Amino acid sequence: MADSPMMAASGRASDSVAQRRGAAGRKRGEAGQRKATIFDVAAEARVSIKTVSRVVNSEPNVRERTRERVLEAVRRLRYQPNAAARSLSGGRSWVLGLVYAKPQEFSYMKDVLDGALHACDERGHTLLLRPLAVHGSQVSEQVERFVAQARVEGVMLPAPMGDHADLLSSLRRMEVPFAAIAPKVSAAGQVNVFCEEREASRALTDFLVQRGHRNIGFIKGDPAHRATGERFAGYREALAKRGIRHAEELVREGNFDFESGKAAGAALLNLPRPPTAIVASNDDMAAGLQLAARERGLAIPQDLSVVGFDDTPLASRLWPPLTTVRQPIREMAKTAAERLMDRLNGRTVDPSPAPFACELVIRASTT
Amino acid sequence: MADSPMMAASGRASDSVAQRRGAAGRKRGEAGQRKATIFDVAAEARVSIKTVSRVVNSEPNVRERTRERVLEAVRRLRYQPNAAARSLSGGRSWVLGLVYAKPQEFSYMKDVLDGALHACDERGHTLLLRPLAVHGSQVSEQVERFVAQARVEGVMLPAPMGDHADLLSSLRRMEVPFAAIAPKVSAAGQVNVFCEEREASRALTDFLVQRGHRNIGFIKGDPAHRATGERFAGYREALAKRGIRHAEELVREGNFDFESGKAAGAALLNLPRPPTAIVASNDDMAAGLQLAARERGLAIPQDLSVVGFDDTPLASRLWPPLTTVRQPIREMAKTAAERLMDRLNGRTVDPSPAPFACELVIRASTT
DNA sequence: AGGCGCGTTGACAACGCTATCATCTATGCG
DNA sequence: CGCATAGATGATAGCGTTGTCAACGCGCCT
Repeated sequence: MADSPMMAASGRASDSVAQRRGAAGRKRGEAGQRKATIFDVAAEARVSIKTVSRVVNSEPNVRERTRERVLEAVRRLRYQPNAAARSLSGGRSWVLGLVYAKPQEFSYMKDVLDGALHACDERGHTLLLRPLAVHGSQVSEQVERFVAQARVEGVMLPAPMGDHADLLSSLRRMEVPFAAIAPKVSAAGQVNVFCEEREASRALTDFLVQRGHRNIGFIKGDPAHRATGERFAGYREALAKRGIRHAEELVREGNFDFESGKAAGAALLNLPRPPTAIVASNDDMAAGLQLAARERGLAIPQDLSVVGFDDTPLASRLWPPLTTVRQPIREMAKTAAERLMDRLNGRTVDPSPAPFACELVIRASTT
Repeated sequence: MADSPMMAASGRASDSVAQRRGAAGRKRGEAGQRKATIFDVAAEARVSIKTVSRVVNSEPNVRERTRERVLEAVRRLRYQPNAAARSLSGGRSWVLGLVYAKPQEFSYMKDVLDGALHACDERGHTLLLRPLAVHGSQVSEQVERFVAQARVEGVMLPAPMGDHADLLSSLRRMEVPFAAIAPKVSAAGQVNVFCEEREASRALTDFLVQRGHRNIGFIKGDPAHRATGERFAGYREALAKRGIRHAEELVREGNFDFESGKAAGAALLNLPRPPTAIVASNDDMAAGLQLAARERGLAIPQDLSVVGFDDTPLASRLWPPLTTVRQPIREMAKTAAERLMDRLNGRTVDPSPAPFACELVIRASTT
């Protein structure tokens, strides 16, 4: 009996396989309980490794009975495909890179990371982070090493990386697709996601006008960010639509950080006819502005209304808590990552989804 | 001439190699400019692939002349070893995992990430992130999948992950070494890094006492964190040393978030004999406390001194800016990662470095 | 009947590297 | 001078997958 030829249809080819390696071929169970490989699963399910591969990768043309047998073996052996082998063989790494500027506003990055990671998880990709010293001269070199070493297939570019010329040209040279979040100019053929910052800014400014303000100051952000231009444009549009004269002296430069907001705020409040409301291009500058106002003994919002952008955790912890605008950063990042993966997988979807809507968050810093 | 036997010492073995693949063996330069492999480098340098491997991995026993020749070829071809192949062959993935709790304080994570990433970069390791829904029941399952799939060799555990029983037992079962940052109980045989939170808390409290405060409140943090116990202990020690009676009613529970700080603060300030100074166990709760004080018309620091912990960005943006304690999180994470990699590389160093010192940051929220 | 096509399955060769072991060379020494 | 010795180098076998192509079985059309 034991020596009889193999008994049924399914017992055909598995033997040579099982011999070569797998449970029998190696010193298994000796000490470390080696991880199961595709050979082990194949032996267990009495099929060839190729069939296991098919099942594991949900490829077509596997009989239902066979598929179940394999899945059962996978479960029993707790088989997890080896990513290295898979990527070496398949020529794909399933790795996305997320490149961000070194000194980075982290409540923004947190959301980007959340969204991107989530998307990657869902689709079996891996996300690798790479902080970059943006002002160094070796940005290209760094990116190229990053991409080459980790075999990065596509790169996520949160603002303001989507406009870094050197970076973009490196990526193009290496033929690595990328997805930019809110770049100033959308790269042709690449994924670009936006949200309606201009509209939000217009709404925010309009809100102020409705509350009776006519003399409204504005603090600009870092010109490297698309947000800076859009937010300012929205402000001007809102004033124009209401027929309010736009006064140059009511607009100050900032760079998105606390100190710059404080300085710009001080300048604005020193004006002979100071504004009764000021739009800061982000929350951090709005916080600086609050400080400048306080130093002048101004009460917020009674003497001065203050608004920011981004709805960072800071906004709700400040006193008074800030009226601001919330962007769906996480969703934008998730969508960007998804489109990027679609591209990578050869799907030819429209790379540019419809812009996302922002949300006005009214709090106590405005009358 | 062309057919003559190879001419010099160095032209010996490279031929069979060059034939098998590399520049000649494949359709190179056709379109996509395939990435250089070890074979290409070997052919270019006229050595075997093994020698290239030796040079690239800084192994001993390579003649200086040869080494230089290889390095030159590497440079010329912009060769980057393929991580997948390397890990498949060598049996090592060079991947560290960083597991963090899903709803996470991000200024902390930012620093941890910074430090860990930096350390990994320096030593050629790769860092993979894994946010975890801590309260879900499938923590083990998630971690196990994470570790198995990415072949994670070691795991970084920022607080409070270092005390998550299920997580730790999973890691132990899989025999994956880990490094915990500020766990409550240090795992035997693993890397554990700490900073002198108790001493810092003592110093902070003592600072208050020196300024004349005798009636000092305390708001505790989330009991899952080591910080909570240490900071409270430091507070009590400082009071005890000064011979100040410890009053139970001056201590309130919090959980590290803004709202809990506000609630605890309100409770404290409603006391018949309210404290003149309050230690909040982190900055976010201190912000909540500030709000509670303000709602009662108390001026800070005149009527109430407020201190926090962590020196988050929030601390310097609040009004008044917060006196707080800065921990060298980045350095702790870097050190933890380094020790972990040392372990992984078989070096037998003491896994527990000396605790790090904290720094008192005096600002305007204290008299 | 013969041939065609399609669904299933398997054998085997990559993929690019590291590890093992053999080979070769120069050197020192009895 | 021969021979052990150690250093330098190479040939080759994996590592665990996926991709290619061939083989097989079976119904269907001429």
